[in-house]
Amino acid sequence: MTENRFDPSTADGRWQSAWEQAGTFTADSNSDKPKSYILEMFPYPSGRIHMGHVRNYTMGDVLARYKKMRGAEVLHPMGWDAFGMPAENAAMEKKVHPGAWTHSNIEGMKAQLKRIGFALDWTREFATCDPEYYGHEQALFLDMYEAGLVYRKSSEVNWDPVDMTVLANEQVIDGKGWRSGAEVEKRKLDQWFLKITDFAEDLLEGLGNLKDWPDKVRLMQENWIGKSSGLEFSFELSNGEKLPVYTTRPDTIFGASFVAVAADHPIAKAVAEDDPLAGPFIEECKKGGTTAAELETAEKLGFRTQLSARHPFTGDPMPLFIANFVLMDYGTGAVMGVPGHDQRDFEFATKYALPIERVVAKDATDADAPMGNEAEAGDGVIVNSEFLDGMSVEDAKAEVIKRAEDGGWGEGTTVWRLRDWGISRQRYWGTPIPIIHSPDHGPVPVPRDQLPVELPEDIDFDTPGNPLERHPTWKHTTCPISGKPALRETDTLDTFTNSSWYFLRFASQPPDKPFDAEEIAKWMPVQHYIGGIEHAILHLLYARFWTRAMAHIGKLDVKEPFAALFTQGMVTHETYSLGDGSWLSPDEVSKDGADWTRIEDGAPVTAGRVVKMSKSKKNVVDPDAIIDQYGADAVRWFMLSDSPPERDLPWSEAGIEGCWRFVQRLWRLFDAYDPAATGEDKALARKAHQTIVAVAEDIEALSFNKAVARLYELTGAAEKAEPSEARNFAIRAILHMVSPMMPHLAEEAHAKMGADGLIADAEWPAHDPAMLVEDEVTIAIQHKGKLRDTITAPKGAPKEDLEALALASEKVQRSLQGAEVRKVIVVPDRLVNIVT
RNA sequence: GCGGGUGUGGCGGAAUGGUAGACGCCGGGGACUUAAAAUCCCCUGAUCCUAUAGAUCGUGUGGGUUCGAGUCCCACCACCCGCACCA
Repeated sequence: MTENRFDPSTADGRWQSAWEQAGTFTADSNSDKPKSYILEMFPYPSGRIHMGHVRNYTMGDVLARYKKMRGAEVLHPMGWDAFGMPAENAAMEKKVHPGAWTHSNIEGMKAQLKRIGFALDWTREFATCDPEYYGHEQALFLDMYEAGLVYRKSSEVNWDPVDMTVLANEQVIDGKGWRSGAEVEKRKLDQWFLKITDFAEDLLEGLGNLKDWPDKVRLMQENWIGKSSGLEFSFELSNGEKLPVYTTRPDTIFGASFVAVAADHPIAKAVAEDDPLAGPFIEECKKGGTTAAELETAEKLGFRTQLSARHPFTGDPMPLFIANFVLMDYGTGAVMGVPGHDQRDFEFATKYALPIERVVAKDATDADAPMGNEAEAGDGVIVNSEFLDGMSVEDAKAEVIKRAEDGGWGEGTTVWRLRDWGISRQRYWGTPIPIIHSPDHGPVPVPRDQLPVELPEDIDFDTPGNPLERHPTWKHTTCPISGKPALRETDTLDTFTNSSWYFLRFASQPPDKPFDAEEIAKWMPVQHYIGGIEHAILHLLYARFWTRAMAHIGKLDVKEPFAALFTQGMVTHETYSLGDGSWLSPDEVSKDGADWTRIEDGAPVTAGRVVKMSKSKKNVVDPDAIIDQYGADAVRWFMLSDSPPERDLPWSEAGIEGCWRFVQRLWRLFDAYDPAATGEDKALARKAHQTIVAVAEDIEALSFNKAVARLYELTGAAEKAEPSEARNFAIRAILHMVSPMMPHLAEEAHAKMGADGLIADAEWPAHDPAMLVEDEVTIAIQHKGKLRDTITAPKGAPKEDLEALALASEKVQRSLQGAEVRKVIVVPDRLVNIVT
């Protein structure tokens, strides 16, 4: 029996070599075939491929192989998002150079990917840390610089006062530096920004054309861009100055009871010069991190200044506060506080005992209804507001804007939540920003013929801070204009810039420029882009912006980079812990009956929640170990089975065992293929034809779990059937349909059946439309809304016949018990519902 | 805090407003075998029951619309993702 088993340990490598030698998956830009660009988000080379990668790339691989079977010229490339903080952390901890660490990780991970048999075009591989790649990126940066899309301004960073270094948000834990434990401060630095806000309207409108993106992602981007219309006007302050504020709720202006400015607002600074108590409050606001989540969950604090603002309609004075929840980056950095109808203002007013007045009510008669324990932000009728009384919220907004514009003290404006993209990072392992700071000419672009500006190799991480800043010679250069000594920019680019155009470089990689627009046009947009939901906003928005920016400056004839987007779920695993709360890895434990124990000493183990695989919880399974045991195809099949691809997939030992059994079941079925078999099997033939259509639909919808279920069903039916021509047809159909999912098994069986060539080059099986139609259907019969019986009827039977058949049913009569039939609802080919 | 999502047997899940639980896993029983592995067959939501039949309940919770709701509407609960320097 041993020779009748599929042995992946020899077969996998053999077919992987065969594909490589034949160049099966090398994409030809000049092919006449219709093009299909399938792309999965490229990985960060963290060290090892994990199951999340395997799932992501298996989905893309099935699509790529399927499209090829459907006659497309497929581009399915792979590369490395190779810049980033982990390499610097490794450098600090293990004393390895970030580049050496990264390249060694790439080598290992590439070998891992190759073992899984992905249909990738490795001839186009690159890493973003290759000077060739980041040199082209520097050229694109300068293009944008020259087009006025880059500028410099002061912006806040997290500053660790002990390590004297800038911290990423993830390095700030509970407001403290992750290494030093020191309380983090906000500090302002001059940084480079890209004008993504110039494209805000276009990025928003473009979402409407992205029909094949998940609704949720479009909605998230829409909210992130955050277009809002409102009123910008100035309060007259008691010291005679004007204070511009922006509000989206001008209709509630009569409910305003205070005015507040951000801690870094010029007025706050001015107040601090006169009021000795204001300074410490502003300093207090600088403590803690810079993230939105931290700012918004922090307790709302304010400082009451001696100034007041004059209400534009009533003339009443309102106190002016400096408040920690007002953001300098949004609107004008100052707000009017309407506690009755804004939750943040409500909490603030409650804390500082400010009036909370109702100016919106359900109904005009509810004008005096008391306010509850929270703000009422909903729709209603305006009350207690003089000339606005009785108006709807919408009409009142328009009326206030009109009066402000007529009176010349304010105007209706559009404000965006989206902020310009800060791209400066005070780090070594990134793309050097190709700018020279000249003493005479300020920032000057590095001349094109001096690109790439390469990172120096001889650096160290022995002291905190940016090694580029500390390097003895690297930053010293000359001004391209005056020739006088000048300093290089020592900040590097945000790694999101690297991933904002890598898909263009995959499609076209001339040596002398970033990409060739004509060649790009052959492949772009990406037909299917697959990756994690965690990239729903930032990466995808930046890539959409970058593509537009390239088109804007005439480098590209593409606007939207990704025609269809798919966001896959995570791979999860049960967790195991000892009594002391320490985590154990899956291979340290075993199950005895219902109980888990540690293999080493039999200590009792608690099996806990199923969560995302992570090193910290030790619930990781290494793809290499699984492939050693079961081969690539069983792992690929597991990745596609059961869970819908957009949801989480729980890894289990039992599950992979089941996949392994199915691999062997298929092998035996293929072995039972008998070219000499004759005879009919109408039912099996029909099922095979139906499955061919359904599986194709499922793959195109990325519903791999459904395709898998249908293949199980057809396999079961073919196994049970007697040899016949129909059975042979079904077996060949199954072989071809599983070939994108289990390519090694399929090639091996294909060859064993004596077929020529590679199944990777084969076509998707054809179906006969006449074989798809059933001639009998099962009809459900309901009474009192419950199923009482089912009957079989010819497809398309008239309603009267179905009604008669239903009423004739013995079970139905028993349920009716002679009750009067008041109504019969008949849905043809579906059901009969009897109402009594 | 704000924005987005998810919730169906022991588990993963299926189901154009029309037979809830397809398909897989786990579990139980049986066949084959000296035995084991492998393989094959049958059963498998809960409760009741006069038990090859039948009844009731059941898709996170509470309401509603409908002849009919997992699916549509309203309110709530739990968990997950993102929040601009993680990638």
